[in-house]
Amino acid sequence: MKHSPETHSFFEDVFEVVRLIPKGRVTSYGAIAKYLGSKGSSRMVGWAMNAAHSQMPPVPAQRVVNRNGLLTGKHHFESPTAMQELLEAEGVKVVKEQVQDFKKVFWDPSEELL
DNA sequence: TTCCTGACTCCAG
DNA sequence: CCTGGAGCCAGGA
Repeated sequence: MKHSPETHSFFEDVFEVVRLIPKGRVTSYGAIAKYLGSKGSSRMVGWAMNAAHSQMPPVPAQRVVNRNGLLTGKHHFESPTAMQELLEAEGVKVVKEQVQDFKKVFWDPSEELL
């Protein structure tokens, strides 16, 4: 980032929204991107998650999955099972990288966060 | 500087 | 049902 001060805000906003996800709930990259006004930038949300691990306070990146409730980002955690274990510890059931009852635990910032 | 990649999603065929 | 292409944009080579 050479001349984009707004980029910093985008990443910061992503972290902030992710930290607002209630325990036991999950959301999607696209939902966050949409809430932040960059509808087509769902990939950037995932990109931001790459830096999430070093953020303070910690960012619960395990609560962000893709639009199908699939744990596509699990390989970016310390271990391949870390993401699933973290979610299950919060009450979210996961079977084979797929969040169960995804529709019920889904948390949309555009609707819930006003 | 250009080119390529990626924790995504939508739409067409 | 499955596959491919386009849009998106920050960073590294």
